[in-house]
Amino acid sequence: MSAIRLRFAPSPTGYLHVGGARTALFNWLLARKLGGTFILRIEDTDVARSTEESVNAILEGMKWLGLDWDEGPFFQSDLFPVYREYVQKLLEQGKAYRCYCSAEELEAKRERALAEGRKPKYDGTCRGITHEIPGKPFVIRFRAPQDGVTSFDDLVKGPISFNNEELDDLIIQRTDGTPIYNFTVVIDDATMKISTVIRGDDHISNTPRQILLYEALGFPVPRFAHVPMILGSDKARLSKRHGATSVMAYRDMGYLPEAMVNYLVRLGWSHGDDELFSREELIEKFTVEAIGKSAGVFNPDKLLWLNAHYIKSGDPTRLAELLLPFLLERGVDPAAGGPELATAIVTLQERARTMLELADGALFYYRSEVCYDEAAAVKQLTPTQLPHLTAFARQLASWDDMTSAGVEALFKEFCAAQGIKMGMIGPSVRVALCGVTTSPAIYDVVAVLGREETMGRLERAISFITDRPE
RNA sequence: GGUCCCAUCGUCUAGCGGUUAGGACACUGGCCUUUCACGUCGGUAACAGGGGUUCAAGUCCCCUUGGGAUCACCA
Repeated sequence: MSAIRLRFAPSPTGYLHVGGARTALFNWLLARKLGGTFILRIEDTDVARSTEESVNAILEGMKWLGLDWDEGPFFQSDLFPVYREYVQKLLEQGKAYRCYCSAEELEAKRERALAEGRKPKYDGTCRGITHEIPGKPFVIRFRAPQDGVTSFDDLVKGPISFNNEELDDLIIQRTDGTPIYNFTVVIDDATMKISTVIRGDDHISNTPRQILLYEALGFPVPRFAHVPMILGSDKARLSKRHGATSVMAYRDMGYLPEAMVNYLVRLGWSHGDDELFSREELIEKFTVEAIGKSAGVFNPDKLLWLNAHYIKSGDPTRLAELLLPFLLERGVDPAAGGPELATAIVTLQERARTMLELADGALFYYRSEVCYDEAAAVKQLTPTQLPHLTAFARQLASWDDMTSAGVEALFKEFCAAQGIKMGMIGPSVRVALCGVTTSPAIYDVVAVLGREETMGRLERAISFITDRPE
C-alpha cells in the first residue's frame, strides 16, 4: 500500500445522498487506483442531529455501491478526549481563548452587523481576557491571525487564496465541552494521516480556517480537491423536490448499483468521449485532474439509460437474484412453479429499463390465469380467431422442437399450411398467452412457457371466446 | 451584502492557440420487425457579452453579466 490515504467523512444526519455518494466514489476510486488506503469516518460531533439510523443508512448505501473501506468506520464521538487534549494545547499556547459571550449576544451582534451592512464577524470581545471567569459558561475560540493571506493549490480548482482579515476567531469547542466540526476535521485528518482531502466544494470557504488550524497545531497540511456540487434541473442545489436524492431510493426504484456508479462518476468527471465504464476500467482510468470544475445537473434520463444498458447486458442469473424481492412484492414466487426465472429474464432484458419494469414484465410468465387486457381481448380474442387458435393448438400438441427457433418454424409451417399471414395468428396467440399486446417475441414466450403451459393458456383463451356473450 | 468558486448544444461533456467545434442522454426522421422494445443510419441543437494578447482565441488575460457556495455554540 502506498502512503496515499483518503477518507469519506459523512455526518450521520440523513441517508447517503447522491452528492455524498459521488464524493465517496471519487475517494474510493483514487485509493484503489493508487493502492492507497480508504478510510470511513463518521462525523457525529453534533450529538443532537446525529442518529444511528443515519449511520446504518450510510453504511448500507456504501455497501450497495460496492465502496468498501480499509479502516473505520471511526466515530468522532469516540474521540472527544483527543480533541479536548488538542484544545488544551492551543489554550496553553495562547492560540485559543475562552469566550464568554452568550449565543444570544452573538446572534444579536450578527444581525446588527448584517443590518448595517458590515461583516457578521466576531468582534473579538473576549480576545483579551487573560483569566478565567469562574462559574460563567464559555466556548473556546481559535485565535486566528488578523492579517496576511492563506492560500492553497486545489487539485481541481487551482490556486485559491483568502485574506485572513475575512476570517474570524472560530469556535472550536462548545459551551458543553463538545468540539466543533472545523476543529475535529483538522485533528482527525491530521492524526489519521490523510494525504488528500476530496470533498464537496461547499467546503472551500472552510479550508483557509482549517489550514490555519493545521499550522497552529504544527501539522502538515494535506492536499485538497474540492469537487463541484450536484444541482437539480433548475440549477439549484439538488434536493428532494428534484426527485429522489437517496441512493437507496434508487435501488428501490429498480436501479442497479453499477448504473448508479457509472452515472455518478461521469457527472463531473470524464475520460475523452467514453461513457460506459466497468469498475475495473474506472479504477484504471480515474484521475483527479480529469474532474471538472463546474457544477453539474443531475439528469435522471441519463441514469435511466445507463440502467437500461446494464440490465440489457447483465448476467441473467444475477439479475434473477436481484429481481426476486420485486417479484415477491408483486405476489409472485418463481420457486412455486413456472419457468426458470433467469430463462424468462433473457426474453425481457432488452425491454426493461428498471428492475421494476423487469418485474412487471415477468409477471405473466407466472400467472397461468392470464388476465386479459380488455381492449386487447376485444380486438384479438374474437370468434373469427377461434378456428386459427384451435388449429394452432392442435399442431402445437404434436410439435417436437420447443426451442425458440423451433417454435418460429412451427409458426411458419402453420401459416403456410393455413394460407394465412403471421399477423393473423401472432397477435391472438400473444394475447392468449400474455394477456396484453406488448410482450417479448412470441416464439420466445412459447419456448419459455413450454408446451403444456402454452396449451393450457390457448385452451383457456378458446373457452373465453366461446363463452363470451356477444 | 462581503468573500470564494464556476461559465461549450436543453443536460453530461471532449477540446488543453490553427477543428466542417466531437461524443453521450433527451428530442426527432428513416430502416429493421408478428407486438413492445432493442439495434442501426440520419437530423435539430452550444463556445454568455465586451475588451485585450496573438499572424491566429472556445482555448491566455481583464471587465461585465449570469449561476453557485459560504458567512452557526451544523457538518
